[in-house]
Amino acid sequence: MLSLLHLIESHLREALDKACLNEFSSECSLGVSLDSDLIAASKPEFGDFQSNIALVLAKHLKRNPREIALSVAKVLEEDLRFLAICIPPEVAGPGFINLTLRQSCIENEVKRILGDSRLGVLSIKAEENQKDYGPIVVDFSSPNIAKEMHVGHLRSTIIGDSLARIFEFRGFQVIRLNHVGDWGTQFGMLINHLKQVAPKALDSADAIELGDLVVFYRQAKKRFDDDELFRSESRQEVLNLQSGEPLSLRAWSLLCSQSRREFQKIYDRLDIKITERGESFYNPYLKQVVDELQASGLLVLDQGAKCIFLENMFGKDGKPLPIIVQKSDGGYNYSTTDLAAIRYRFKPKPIGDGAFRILYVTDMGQSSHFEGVFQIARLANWIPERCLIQHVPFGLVQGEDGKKLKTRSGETIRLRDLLDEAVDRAEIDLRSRLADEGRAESKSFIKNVARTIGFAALKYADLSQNRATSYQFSFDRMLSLQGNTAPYLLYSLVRISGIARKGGELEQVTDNLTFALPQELSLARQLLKFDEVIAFIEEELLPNRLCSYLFELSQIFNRFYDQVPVLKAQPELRNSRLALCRLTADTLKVGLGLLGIPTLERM
RNA sequence: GGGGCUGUAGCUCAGCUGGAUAGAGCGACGGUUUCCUAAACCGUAGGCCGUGGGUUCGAGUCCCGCCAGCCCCGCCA
Repeated sequence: MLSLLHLIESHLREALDKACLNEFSSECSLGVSLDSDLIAASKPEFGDFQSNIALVLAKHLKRNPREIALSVAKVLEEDLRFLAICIPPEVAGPGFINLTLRQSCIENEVKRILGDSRLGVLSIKAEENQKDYGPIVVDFSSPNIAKEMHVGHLRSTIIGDSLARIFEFRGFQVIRLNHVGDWGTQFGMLINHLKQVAPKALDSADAIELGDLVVFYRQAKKRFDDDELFRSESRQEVLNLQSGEPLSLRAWSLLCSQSRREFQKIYDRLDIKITERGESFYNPYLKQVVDELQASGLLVLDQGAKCIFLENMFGKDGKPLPIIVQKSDGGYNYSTTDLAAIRYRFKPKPIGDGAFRILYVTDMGQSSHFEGVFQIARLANWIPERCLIQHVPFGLVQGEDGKKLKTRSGETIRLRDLLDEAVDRAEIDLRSRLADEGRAESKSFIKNVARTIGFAALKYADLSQNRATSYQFSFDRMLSLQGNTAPYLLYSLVRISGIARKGGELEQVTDNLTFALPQELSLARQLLKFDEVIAFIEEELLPNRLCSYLFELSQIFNRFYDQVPVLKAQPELRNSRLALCRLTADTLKVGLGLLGIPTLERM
C-alpha cells in the first residue's frame, strides 16, 4: 500500500497548498517542512491514515488548527482523484484529518498483489534513480576458531541471516560474511600447544582428528595462563604466523578446517548461508592500513605502540584513550583488522567488494569499539560518500534469573545443545498432543514437525524481541502454543492448509473480489501493510517489527477464521474469502521465510 | 572517573520516531465447540510509562538532573 500512501500524500500536499495559499510564503520562510505528516491511523475508528499537519501548522500560521484542517478537508472533498481513493475526510478532535480508504480501493489493492510473488513489495531494481547500488555486506555470526558456537552466537547468526534475507528479497546483492576469529593472539597458544602435543599432525598430509577442540582450547589456555615459558613461546608463534612461517601456517589451517566442519553443521541445521572470510583474509592488507594511517598523519607513537587518539574517547583515568593499530611488539590487533576490512569492503571491485552499505551484527558490548573504528575509517577517507556503515547491536540472552544465560553449573551453553533441546521439547509437546487427540502420525512426520517447530520457536523468540534490549530465554515461552510465538503463527498457516485440503482451491481464486464484513476488511487492510513493514525494517534494521506484523496478521486471520465461514460460504462470497486465505498464507510464508523459518502444512 | 544501554500491567515485552482514551501475550477470572485443526475465539480485572524539572497546543517518546540495574573503557575480539 506504499504507492497508495504516496499518492494520497501528494493529493494532501496539494490540498494543503491550496488551502493555505495566502500564508504560504511566510510559512515557507519559517522553514517549516511542508511534509503532509501522513501516518497510519492510530486506531481503526480513525480510518486508514491520519494527518496531523493542521496541528503543526496552526502555530506558524497563527490560525486555529481545526479551521486549517477543515479547509484542507474541503479542498480534498472536491478533488475527484482523491475521492476515487478515499471517502470524504473527517476532521476530528483539535484538528486531526482522518482518511478512510474506499472499500473498492481496498479490493483493488488486494487484487493487485494477489498472486504476486513479491506481495506488493517493490524490488530495488524497479525503483528509479537508485540503480547504482553496490552490494550490502552483512557481517554476522563470526564465531572463533577452536571454540564452540554458543548462545552468544545465536542472536548474531539469526538476526544477521534475517536481515540478509530481507535485503535479498528487496533485490539487493548481499554479501553474507562470516568474520571468524581465525587470526590473532589466541592462535599463538593453540599452535604452540598443537606443535607440542601432536607434532605428527603437522607432518602427515591428512588432517587428523584433534578430538574435542574445546578441550584442546582449554588445555592450551591453561598452559598459557600457568606457564611463563609457554606464554613467551606462544607470543613468538603469533609473529611466526603473521610472517607466514610454513609450519605455523600448517598448524593454523589444521585448526581452522577442524572448526569449520563443526560450524557448518550448525549452519546446515539452521539453514544459514554464509561465506567464511575470517580475519586472516585481511592479513595482507594490515601493513598498508598502518602505512596509510601514517601517511594521513593520524598515527601517534605511544609507549612503543602505534595509536590513534580520537575525540570523546577517554580511559578510566580520564586521559584520552588510544586505539592501537600496531602493538609495541610489531603485531597487529583487531582494530587493525577491522579497519582493513572496512577499507577492503568499500573499495571497488576487483580489489574490494564495492559495497555501499556494511552492517555489523554483533553484541552491544562492542559499540564503542565500532564507534572508534568507524571514526578512524572516516578520517582516513575509506568510507565513500553516500555509503553507509552501521553497527547493528543487540542485547544479551539472559536466563530466567535475569543474568547471562549459563548452564546450572555456570558454563556457557553450547549452541548445538540448545538446538537439540528445542527440538526434543517440541517433540514431547507434539507427542502428547497427538495422544490427546487420538491421532496417529508417522515417525518421519513427528520428526519433521518437531524439528521445524523447535528451530522456528528458537529463531522467532530471538527475532521477535527488539534486538536493542536483552531478552529472557525461556523454552516454555517460545514453544508455547499461544501468544506471540512461532507455533501460533505456524498454526494459522496450518488452518489455511486445512481449508485447501478440504476443497478450497486457493490457486484458482479469481480476482472478482468483494469484501463486506468487518473481519474481511480488517484482514485485507493488514495484508496490504506488508510492504510498509519491509520498508521500515530496511531502514531501521529491526526484524521484530516483521514478527509483530505477522503475529497481528495471524490474530486477525484467526478471528476471521473463527467468525466467518469460508468453504461453506455462499458462492459469491466464497471466492473473496478464499482469496483472503490465499494472500494470508502467502504473506505468512514469505514473512516467516524472511525470518529464516520454514512452514508446515500440518502440525 | 568517562561513555553506552535499560527502567511501561503480577510476569515477558510492544509502542511505527511528538498526536486522540498507553497496547499485546502469558498468568488470573468468566464465556464459546452438530461447523474449514479449540494449538482457536469472545469478554472481565489489572498502569504515577523509575523519579524530579524543562521544551509546546500536545511528551512513554525530545532536553537536563537524580535513582536503580547491566555493559564497555591500552596492547584479547
